[in-house]
Amino acid sequence: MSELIDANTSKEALSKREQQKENKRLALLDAALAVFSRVGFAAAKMDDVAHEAGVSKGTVYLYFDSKETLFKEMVRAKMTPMLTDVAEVLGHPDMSATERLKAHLKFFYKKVLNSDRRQIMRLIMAEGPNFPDLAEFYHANILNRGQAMIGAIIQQGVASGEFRQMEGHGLAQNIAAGALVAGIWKLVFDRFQPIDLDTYFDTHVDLILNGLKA
Amino acid sequence: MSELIDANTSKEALSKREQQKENKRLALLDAALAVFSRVGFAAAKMDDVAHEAGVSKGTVYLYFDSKETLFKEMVRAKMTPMLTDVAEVLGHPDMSATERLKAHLKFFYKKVLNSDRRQIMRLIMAEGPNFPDLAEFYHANILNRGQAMIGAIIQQGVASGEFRQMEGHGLAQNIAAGALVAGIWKLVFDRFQPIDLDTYFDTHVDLILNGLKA
Amino acid sequence: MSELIDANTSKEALSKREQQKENKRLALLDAALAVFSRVGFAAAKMDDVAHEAGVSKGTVYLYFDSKETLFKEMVRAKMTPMLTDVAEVLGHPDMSATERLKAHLKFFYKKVLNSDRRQIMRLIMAEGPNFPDLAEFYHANILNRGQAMIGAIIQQGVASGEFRQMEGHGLAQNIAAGALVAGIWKLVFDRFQPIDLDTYFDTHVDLILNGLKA
Amino acid sequence: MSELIDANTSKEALSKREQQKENKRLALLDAALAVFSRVGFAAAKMDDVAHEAGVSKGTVYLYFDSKETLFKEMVRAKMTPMLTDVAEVLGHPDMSATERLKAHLKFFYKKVLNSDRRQIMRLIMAEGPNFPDLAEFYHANILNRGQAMIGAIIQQGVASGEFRQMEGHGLAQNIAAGALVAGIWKLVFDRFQPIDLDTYFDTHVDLILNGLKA
DNA sequence: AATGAATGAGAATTCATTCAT
DNA sequence: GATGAATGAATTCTCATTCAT
Repeated sequence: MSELIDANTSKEALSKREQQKENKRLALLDAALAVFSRVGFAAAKMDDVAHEAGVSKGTVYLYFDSKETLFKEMVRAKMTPMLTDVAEVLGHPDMSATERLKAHLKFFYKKVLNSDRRQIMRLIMAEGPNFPDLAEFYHANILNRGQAMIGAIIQQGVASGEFRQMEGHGLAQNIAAGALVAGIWKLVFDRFQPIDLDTYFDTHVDLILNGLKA
Repeated sequence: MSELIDANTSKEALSKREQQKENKRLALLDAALAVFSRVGFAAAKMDDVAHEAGVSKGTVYLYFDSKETLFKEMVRAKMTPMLTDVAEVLGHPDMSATERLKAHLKFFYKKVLNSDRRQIMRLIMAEGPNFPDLAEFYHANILNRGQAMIGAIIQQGVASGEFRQMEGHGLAQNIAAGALVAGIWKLVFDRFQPIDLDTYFDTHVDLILNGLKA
Repeated sequence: MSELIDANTSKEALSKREQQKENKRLALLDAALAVFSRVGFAAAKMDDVAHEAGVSKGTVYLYFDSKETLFKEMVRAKMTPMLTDVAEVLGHPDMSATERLKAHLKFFYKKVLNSDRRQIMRLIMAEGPNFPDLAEFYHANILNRGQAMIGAIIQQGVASGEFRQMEGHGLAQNIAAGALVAGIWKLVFDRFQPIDLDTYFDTHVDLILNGLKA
Repeated sequence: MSELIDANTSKEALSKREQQKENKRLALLDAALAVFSRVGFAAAKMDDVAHEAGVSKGTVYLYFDSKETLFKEMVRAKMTPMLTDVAEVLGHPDMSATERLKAHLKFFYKKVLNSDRRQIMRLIMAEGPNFPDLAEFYHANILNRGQAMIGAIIQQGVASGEFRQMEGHGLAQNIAAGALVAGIWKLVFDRFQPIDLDTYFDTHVDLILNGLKA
């Protein structure tokens, strides 16, 4: 009985202990993102994650079973907000296909490319072959949905006469490709040749929309 | 053709022993590409490289000072053919800009995406932050030249009236982006959703050329 | 019976709180016996002892200073009843030496071999070299007394003409050896070749008494 | 061809390298016996084994996959000579059963109790529950054979009228028990109460043979 | 030149012990 | 008193690198 009450109570307000635990867990995930992004999975040291999170080595293992678990949970945790973001964009059926596509891409540039999340993107590409289930998860939840969304917009555009009919194998990937490349560029080559995401975005949209135009 | 000539020349120029050394060096570089591609730099074992090349662990150190040296030299060595490839394409001033762009991209798909070299591309993205000089080298020698080439074609196209004038920040990247994404996709997501490079290429070219069209 | 009396007495003597403490202490000792028996001293985890006793890790340290202390106190605590048992048997001077020896061995089979206490015996053998003071305690209090007892019975038997005079170096050990081996066998080899303690005991007594017979 | 020659040659005389490797392997097994005997499996440090063998930490892993492997291989290796010893004793069908039994026990005292091998015996008892396959191996190869041997001698003795007929459940164990106890005693309690194996042996044999006598 | 045995620094992981709540 | 989160020393195991053969 009291357990139920406790449970209810805790849903509204976790005990201080639980709060702190959850906060520390989040801090560890942040630290993990930072460290793994910096050096990749294999070269990352659990000790560094611990220091980055301000705890001791052993503490990391109170929250995550192993380095691999930490990595996977971090990636998943950091991906999840993307999913809700994606859902958020899905609305706006009153816009034209052109506007919707532009809005989508804008959203991606803002939410993903301009934040820590682009690191996740790069990690997936870098470590994907070593962590197939993460790659699969990313594909199923992010890429697939992205493709579906773009596909739907194209269909709307074709129906409304905004876009021409295109065969389509790899169309969604080609539409989004510029954004991906921007993200990678920022992380790898920006120091040698910086790009400005805003004007880069304009070019991207201009090129693609023109390419799709009927 | 030129390869044969080079080979013959070197056979005469190099003593048998020197030839064997050079062959073993090349075998080690191939082995290194295979192993580093498979698991990344940090997780790769020198022992695996040795085995893959059919020599013993100690032998690797007769040819390369350290794991890092091996990695860097391998990446540079495997990049170099791209440079000569690139140079080869530069000719053909008799083609239209449209044809040239198509030819360029085709060439990239064939030579890079459809070969081991796409691994190099991925390695640069994965390990770039840990090996800034490699990233810089790649940028200076591959990306920069690619951008220049594309830029030149665009100019030609604009001059000839084939292409419209576009502002251009990130234009080259956006034009090439589809190819990059194809390469990464093949390496990371192909098992979940295979893409056919030939039709993907058609979509890519179709979209881009239409996007550029005046 | 005497246990109940003791218990009642102590219930009056000790406050409720003190009782609870004492009960928890006993529960911890039981848990410690179980865990240490299962995996030995070094491999045992304080956490497992805590769980086995139904308390948290920290609580164990409220009762015992360290893992080593817990181990030693547990062994001593679990040995003590053997001492009182031994004392109990010492009586019965009206029996023949033959009967007394048989009774003694019977008692040992019942009280030690057929209970958790055989684990103590094995722990002493396994950990003795690492805990010399425990080994010494065991030797002084159990083995020495056992030898004395057996020696006394032999003397009685020789005096009464039941037993022959034997030189005696290691006689007591040889008389008791079968029982020790039975205990170890039960713990280590029983799953490969089970022994039945009752008939084993008969063989043991038969062989020894015949061996001693005048 | 040369391989065959090499193989033949090496059977007679291993290459120096191979010799040294084999020697080091044996040294490591000796070191392992020493260390594991001293502190048991769980408390033993690979580092100590390495030092005891005069090599570095990493070297141990060139010869044995893990601590567990080292332990098991050591126990098996150290057991094997017992097997051949046992086989050696089996002969002598011209002796009386009494003489044979005495010879057997003598042999066991000399070969096992009076050497490092008694440590193996204790390790099996101490670690058996944690390493069931070792316990099984010991049971199948040492204990079982010992029982069979003793059983055969008893039969011979009964047939010849030297021994009485005994029911026999646990007879072999009871006959050998004194020797086992002697071994354990030497390792655990000798410092508190030393025993002299020679006179202890006499008592053992005297008691048992008298116990078996018709 | 080639080998592969040996080294030892380094990293993941465990767990006895402490201590704030 | 009790809890269980946190610590960090200690240990197993790995692997780049060296070096005797």
